[in-house]
Amino acid sequence: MVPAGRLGGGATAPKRRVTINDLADDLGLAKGTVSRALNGHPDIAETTRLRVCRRAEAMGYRPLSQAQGIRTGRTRSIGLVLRTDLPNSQRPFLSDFLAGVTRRASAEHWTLTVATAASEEELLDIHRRLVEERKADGFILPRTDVNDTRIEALRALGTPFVLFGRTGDAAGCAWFDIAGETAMRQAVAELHRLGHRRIAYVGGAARYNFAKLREDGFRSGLAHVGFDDPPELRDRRAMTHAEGRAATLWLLDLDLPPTAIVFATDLAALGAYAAARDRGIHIGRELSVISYDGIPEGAYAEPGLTTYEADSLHAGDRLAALLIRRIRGEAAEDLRELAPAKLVRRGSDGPPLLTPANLADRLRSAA
Amino acid sequence: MVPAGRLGGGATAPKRRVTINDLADDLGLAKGTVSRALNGHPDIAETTRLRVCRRAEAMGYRPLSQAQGIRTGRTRSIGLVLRTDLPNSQRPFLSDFLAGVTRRASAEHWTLTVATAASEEELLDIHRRLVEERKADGFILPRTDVNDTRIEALRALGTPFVLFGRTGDAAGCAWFDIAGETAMRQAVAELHRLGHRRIAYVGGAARYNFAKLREDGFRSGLAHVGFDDPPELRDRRAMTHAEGRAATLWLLDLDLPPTAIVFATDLAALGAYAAARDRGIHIGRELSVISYDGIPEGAYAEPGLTTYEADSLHAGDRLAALLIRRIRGEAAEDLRELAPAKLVRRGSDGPPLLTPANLADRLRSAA
DNA sequence: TTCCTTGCCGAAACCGGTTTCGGTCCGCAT
DNA sequence: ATGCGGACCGAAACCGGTTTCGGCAAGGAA
Repeated sequence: MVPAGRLGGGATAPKRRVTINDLADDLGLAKGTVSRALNGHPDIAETTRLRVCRRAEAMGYRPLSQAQGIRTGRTRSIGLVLRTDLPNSQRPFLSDFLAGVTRRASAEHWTLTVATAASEEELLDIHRRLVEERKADGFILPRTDVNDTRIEALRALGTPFVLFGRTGDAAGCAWFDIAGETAMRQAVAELHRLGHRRIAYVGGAARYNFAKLREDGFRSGLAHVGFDDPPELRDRRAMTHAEGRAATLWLLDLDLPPTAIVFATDLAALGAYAAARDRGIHIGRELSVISYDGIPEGAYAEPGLTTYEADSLHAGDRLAALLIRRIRGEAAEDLRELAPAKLVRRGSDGPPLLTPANLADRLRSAA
Repeated sequence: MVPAGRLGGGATAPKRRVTINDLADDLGLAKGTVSRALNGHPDIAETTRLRVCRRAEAMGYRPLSQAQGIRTGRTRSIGLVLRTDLPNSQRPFLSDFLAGVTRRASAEHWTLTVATAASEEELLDIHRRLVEERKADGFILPRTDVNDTRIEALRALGTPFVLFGRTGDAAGCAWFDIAGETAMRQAVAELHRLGHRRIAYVGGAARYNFAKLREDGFRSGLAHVGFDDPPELRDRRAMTHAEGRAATLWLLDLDLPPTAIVFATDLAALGAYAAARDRGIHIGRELSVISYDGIPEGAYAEPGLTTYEADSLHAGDRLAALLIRRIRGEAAEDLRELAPAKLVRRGSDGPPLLTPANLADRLRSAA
């Protein structure tokens, strides 16, 4: 007559997981049979397969991935190794990216193991260790280099992976990427439409493949509107705020400075704001800026940064999905996706207030 | 006569892991004995224990955590569940924080499993699931609320955890925290020393425990220098750039505006820069600002943001260390650490250029 | 009818560890 | 000499799954 439940005072029994043995007993089948039924082996009658699956669902049975792993070698976990020694590149995206990966993983009953490495050698070691310890069945490789050592290393280990970003030779690789080259090409077209006739480019570090693609996009944009392509207007590189500031100052100090700059990354583009303050000109008027990434800080700047936004949440989601399919055995060639970046127009671009020559005068007189 | 190695053309054998059986065979011992020796059971002679350990080291034996886990229930992995629905709070710290956690975990042969949740209910579900699937032996709980539902839920599950931040009732909890209250108190003292006599405070969201602590610190700082504590100067709250801007405008529009504002978070403090632009005054001169967090964007602002920097890398490291010890059975009461924040002096604080009354005049004439 | 497949499932081995249970061997007290 | 308890280790069970192997019954061909 005493009501059941937590009123008993004692610790409620930690209600053990239901195991495959429980399920087999309940069904009156051998546990091997249950296992094969759940995994869809062909030597199980369709009727009993259904019966098993339904009962498993009803009893809330969930196989213990580690118990499966000891036999199969796979534990339904995807690996992600971050570099911590490089300029804090991925920082702004990381949170959204993780959300995308884990959401997709979770939906498929997978989990995410993350690790970090502080150097190139450590990087490969960490990957090796995770597969040896079976903490990762495969990897998402963020920030692909033009030629990436991780690819060969993982191939040697026989470990599946999917690239975030393409690479120099992506033969046999699965990848997801966002079309930065298209964004850069469009940025040039847009600035040309606004009336700019001297447009500079500040790229990313040459080791990264995205930097190469975006630069290609920029140059193709120039060619498309019939501009020539003077090296001094496209040789700058910057990955940080400070480098972006320096690159902008360098460009402004040219005899004939550009009236617009396309940046490969937002972080560098924000440095242009500091440079503009240094020289007493205004972003969006004397100097137009368009960049790429879509980091939140771009919205706080004054004026807001016009940029091509990459959807990191979506990227994480797709990468996780592709990797899981890759691990399940699909061909790498069938696992490639390219998504567009989205233009977020804020205030950093506009018609040129001055010609390049007038801008040069203005900058010299202010000095 | 054919040289061995990769010249053979065939795939080099994936050199199997060395298992406990290999080790036992090699030593001429039973595998149970080897297991007990490695785990330091008392019924193994010290001499053979040493012999086993040395040989294990030499052969590069590493127990497969999942194989251990199936019997012991633990897999040497620490869990971290991030919220993705709240204002992008932890974003800036995340990268460093993860680096700290994984570095420590890695050193102890542990790994990190991360997941995300988009709501309160999902949050608890995800924790439960990770425990049931044995993907996490315990959790680091970031961003503790004043009263945090995760605590009771994990206690009910019997799962160890360690808080990042203290909480309303931390009895029986292990935690690591950074002394935000001390930082806020020092900020007031510093502004007082500079000559400010009317100092406002913009706090964080009331649900978070850090917000309560920092506000306490601010008020204790006021009391210490003998100021009274008018509610209109400390009732603002802001967690985002936009909210910080609005809060600052509200304060500047008072009949007697403050000449200095202490912010609980950098993100909100950066909003003050926008507000200052709106009103035509300068941060660091007409309005001083000191805040807390140490996000990198603070350095790019003009003038640079003076802030108390929290060392996220260190925090992650300590939290991982504490959690591992907790899981190994140490008492929660012995696992508590408090670290100081470090003042990073940049340009946003200085002697007041105007009195509050003069500032009010100035703001009104500009309007 | 007989033989041979084929479909379907049970039994048992297996994966790599941990833990329980006994069984020697030894020293020591009786 | 006998009995006894403790130190130390081997053998086997166990954890929760997967996979191999073999057996039984039904169905088709001879």
